[in-house]
Parts: sequence; C-alpha cells; structure tokens
Amino acid sequence: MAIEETSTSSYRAPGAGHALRLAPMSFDPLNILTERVRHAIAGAFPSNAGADPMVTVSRNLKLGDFQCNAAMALAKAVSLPPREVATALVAKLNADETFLRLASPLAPGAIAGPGFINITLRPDALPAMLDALGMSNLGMPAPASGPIVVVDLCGVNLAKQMHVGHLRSTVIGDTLARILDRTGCRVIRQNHVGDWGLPIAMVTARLMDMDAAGKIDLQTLTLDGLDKAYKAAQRECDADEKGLAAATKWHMGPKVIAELEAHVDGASTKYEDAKRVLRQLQAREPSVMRVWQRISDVTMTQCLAIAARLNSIVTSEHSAGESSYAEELAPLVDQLIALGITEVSEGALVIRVDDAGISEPLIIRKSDGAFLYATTDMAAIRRRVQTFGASRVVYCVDARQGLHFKQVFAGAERAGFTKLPTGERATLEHAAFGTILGEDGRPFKTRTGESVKLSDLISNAEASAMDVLNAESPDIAPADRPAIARAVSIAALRYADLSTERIKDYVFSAQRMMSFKGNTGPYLLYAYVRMCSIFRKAGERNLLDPAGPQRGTAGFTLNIIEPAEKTLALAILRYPSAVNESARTLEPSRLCAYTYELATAFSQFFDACPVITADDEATRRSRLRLCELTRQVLHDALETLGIQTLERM
RNA sequence: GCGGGCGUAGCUCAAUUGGAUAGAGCACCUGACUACGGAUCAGGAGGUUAGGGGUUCGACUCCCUUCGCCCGUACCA
Repeated sequence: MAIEETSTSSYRAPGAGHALRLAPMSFDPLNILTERVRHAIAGAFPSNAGADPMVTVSRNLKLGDFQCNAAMALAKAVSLPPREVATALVAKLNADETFLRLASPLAPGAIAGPGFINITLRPDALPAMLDALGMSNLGMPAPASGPIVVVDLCGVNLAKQMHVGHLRSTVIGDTLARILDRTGCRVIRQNHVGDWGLPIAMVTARLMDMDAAGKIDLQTLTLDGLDKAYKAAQRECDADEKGLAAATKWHMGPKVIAELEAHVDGASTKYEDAKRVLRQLQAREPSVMRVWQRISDVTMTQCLAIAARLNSIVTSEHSAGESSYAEELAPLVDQLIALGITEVSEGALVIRVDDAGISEPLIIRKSDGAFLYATTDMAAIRRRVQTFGASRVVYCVDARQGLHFKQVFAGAERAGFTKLPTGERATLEHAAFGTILGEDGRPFKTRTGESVKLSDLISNAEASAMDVLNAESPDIAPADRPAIARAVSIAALRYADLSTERIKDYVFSAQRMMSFKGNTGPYLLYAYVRMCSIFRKAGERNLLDPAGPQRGTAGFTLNIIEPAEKTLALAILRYPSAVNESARTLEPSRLCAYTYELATAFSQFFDACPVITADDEATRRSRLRLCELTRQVLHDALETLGIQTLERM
C-alpha cells in the first residue's frame, strides 16, 4: 500500500518498510471485498491484475453497503466500455464462493451509472464477523508489536504559564501517541522543554538578584510569580538591546540621548548579567544551577499537572529538555563540519538545504559562536533515531514552524542522522496544527489582549459542565458531580480540539462546545452512558450471564435483522480501519468522525430497537450482544482519543 | 518580492484523497405511544464549493489564473 503524501512535510526513504500496512482480516468486510475484487480483476483482465480494486464504503447507503469503482479506471486500460468491464467483474464475483458467503449475488441492477458496482452484504454474514472482532482485541494488533515511534508533544517553556497555544500540542500530540500505540507501535513521548538558553538565563539572573535582595523566597515560588519575573526580565533586556542599537545612531537630540543613556545603563547591566549567568549555566555552576533547578521544578510540576487534567499522558519521564542536549552540541557541530556539509556564511555556520527546495540555509551556529534551537533539534533527531531506534518521528508542533522543520529535516538527512542502526531510514514528520481563534476570527486572547491561561480555560469548562449537570441530572448525588463535570468538560475540550482537520485554524467557542448537543464530546459520552444504563437494567432483571465475560453477553447469538442493527454492525466493523487511517495520516479528526458515526448509529438503534423490552428472548439477547460490542468499541475509541468514559452523567 | 496555507449552507465544520443527487451539527420550523436516560430520534428549509479558464467518462479535490484572508521568510524559540 502506498503511503500518500499528506499536508505534513516528510522525508521518507524509497522502499522503506512501514508497519501500517493493512492485512486482510476476517472481520473487516472492506478488506475481504477488496481482495475478492482484486481476484476478479486478475481473472477477467489478467494483463491488469495489479489494478486498484477501489472498493469503499458506499457513498449513498441507499444504494448498497459498499461500492466498487474499478471498472471506470480499468476501462481505459483494456479499451472497453466501462459497463462491459463492470459486467465482466460482476460475473467473476458471482462465481466466487468467498464473495457470496459475504455479499448478496450481484443482480444486473447492481451496475449503476458509468460503471459503479453496488455491493450489499448478507445480514447473516455479519454475526461471524462481529464475533471475530470481539474475540481479537477489536481487530488491533498486540501492544508493542510494531516499530518504535517518537512523538514530540507539549513543548512547554520554563518560567511560563501554559496558554492556549499549548493546548493543541498537548492534546493532539497525546492523541497521536495513543493512536500510534493502538496500532501496535512502541511509542516514546518526548516533551521538548524549552529550558535552556539566554531567555532562561535572563529570568534566572533576575531571580538570583531578587533572592539576594530578599524580595522573594525561592522555596515558595509559584509559576505565576515565575511568569511575571520572566516577562519583567524579558522587558528589561529587550529594552537594553533596542536601546543599545538606538544609542549607536547619533542622530537624536541631546535630551533623547541623555534619557536613553540613563535607561541603557540600567538595562545594559541586566543584559550583561544575563549573559554572565548563561555562561555559568553552561558551566553548570552549582549556585546558578540551584536556582535553575528550582525554576524547572516549579514549572514542570505545574505543567505536568495541567497535562494530567487534560487527560494527556505527559510525565517527567517524557521530559527531554533542551538542557539535556547542551553537552552534545559542540561535538555535534564538529561532526557536521567533519562531514563537510557546513559552510560559513555571513559569520554563521550553516548547512545548505537547496536540494530540498529551500533557499534559506539551516543555521547551526551563530556568528557569535552560540548554538541555537536548530542545533538542538538536530541533536534531538540524532538521539531519537540512532539511540532510541525510532523509525518514525512525529513533531506535534504549531504550523508556523513549518519552514524550520523543513530545514532541520533536510539538514538531518544530509548529516545522515535519519539512518537507523539497522541501516533503514527513519521518517520525520511535522504533524502541524493551526491556530485557535476567538469568535472574532483573530487569535484567541482575553479581552485585555493577553493569552488565555490554560488552567483558566479548563476551570471555566469545568464550571460550565457543572452547571449543566446540576440542571439536567438531579438524580446524581451532589458528591459525585465534580468528578463527572471534570470528565465531561475535558471530553468537550479535547473533542473540540481533535475533531477538525489538524492543519486548519479553528474557532474556539466555549458556548458551542459546552452546549453538549450534536457533534460534541459529551454526545459521545452520553451514548456510552445509555449503553451502561441498559446493562444496569439487564443486570437487575437477571437477563445476563453473571459469570460470563463481556458483561455477560459472550454466549449470546447475534441476529442482524433491522436496518438500524445492520448499520450499527457495519459501523462496529469499520473500527480497525478507522484507527489505522488515523495513524497513517496522523489525523485524529478521522477517528473522531468515526466515533461520532458509531455513536449516531447507536442512537438510531436505541430509538428503533428495544433491547430490554424486546419481543422475544432471542432478539433481546442478540441486541444485548450488539450493545456490548458497541460499548467495547466506543470505549476503545474514546480511550484512544484520551476521553475518559463514565457510567453515569 | 518569494514561499506556504486557507476560502464549502446564516454560523461551526465534513466529504473515505478523482466518483453517483456536496453531507453533519448549531440556529430556525414541524413531529416522536409520559420515554430500555429527551444531553435523544424522525422530518423540513437552507449551496453557482470565492470568481474565471483548463485536464476527462466524472473535479470541492488535480493544473493555470484573478481576488480575499492568514502565516513564514538567516543568526529568537
């Protein structure tokens, strides 16, 4: 299966093996039908045996369950009218026993329009497939059976509050990691913390000053306090740089110069302080490292707690800050020079990446001798591929850094850093995401124009969920409500962030997201809760096998009769391909769309087909079994999206 | 200037990557045996897919072009 280019920039060695290849599976009708059509093409048109079978889920479900579009493409190659090609394929399929066990025989009317072949499954073929899915880890491979994949996510900075900008990296990154994990990959999460360099030295210097002056207590320092100190330090040094630049131009009046000099004198001290602290930091001087470590601890404790609130798995063991690469940078640059791929340009050391179609070179050492973020990113690629053995490295980072990653990926390629110990080449992908906008269509800010703190965003969401819960669920004990409100609000928040295409900007509307109607996270939870409710009732009435697995339904015989049952069954069977597609394209939105379809199919089934009060025992048992399979898949899908399920809400 | 992205119903988003009559949700209108949980379901209305040209059996999708908005464009991260 070819791996199509997506909107991500990526480097992939030709012929590199890939783990996301779909094998034909006995529970996936799409795979089986694809194989049967492939077989039919080979039989009818041997010279075009390799043609794409082009079987998809039917666009219009009134016409059939699946459709085959191969005849039109094939027609040209064999120079026959498309409908004749379709007729030949239908004849082969109608003689194929495997096909006929799964699908109804194709009548002449099955060929429609220019040559579409509409395929309808036999309802009696579905139970065996559903049972197979239920018995085989829902169609997904065993954990940790696949390749090693690194997911770069979260990306916080020391001494800074997490704001909306970190939401997407933390939520999408975590979900991509979960999706890849579900496809069997051995996932290594990497939180590339901005914990090094001049900006960090600035705030460290300021805190050391304040500490010495007795103005702060490092032990009781909060992230809020750090955030303020960071901004203040930034302002002081920024003023310095601009002031110095201005002062060197002697075109101003004497009064202006005098003012500037007074300001620049003060600022200049700060700036020099910061540079001195940076050198001490790089030398790991204990007096400076003590303060730095404190900054790191305060920041990371807070940020990891926020990630946990978002239900994202990012812990200290996933943190790999820029500081962890600091000692590797000088030798790395020496290595690059030795490789002969660098050159000096305008005083800086650069790697040309014109061969990748980029005219701006990758700067790996500034003219003042300092390294910069590109240098660190090169070191990170080397570690991730050559030390960790990752065959795929996924960067869940803002789309605005697109050029940077193109340059770094091309540079890493030239340096040979993408070469695995096995000799294979790793794939580097920028899973870029768009900006969160306010309802005015501008980047999401508070009324005063500041960035919105992530902790406030979450708290507001929780409060809204609590309001709804208080209004709509009086039967839930007040003591249970806060936990439920938390889960519901995070479901709303995550689903809103995940359900649109990654690359696009999206409008953040708390009101819409928290209305909990329609295509939202809470709708999915609600569907799940209704399933749980059925099983509570069934249990009370002794309708289940209390000792049996799968909520006491494992021994019940499926019987797919009603249209709503069939739609639901087909939705269940699509789960593995939905996860695999989502992993291949690095698009959580695909899995969201699938999950919404599953929940919708269940809601329709719920409305049309009584379960507990079904007419007879066989029907009731079959529907209980169908509910249980739906529940399992929905649970798995929600968990893969990082959405915690609830029994009640 | 150059490079990249985006433009689909009043609003927010889809369209299985070139397939049939472009689909959902919100909002609006009409219904659903007092409900296996109504945070639901069924139905209605709503479109020149920014404009124009091209490629072919077939285009929201690919190519060219115009317009609009956003982002990036060497020593910040």
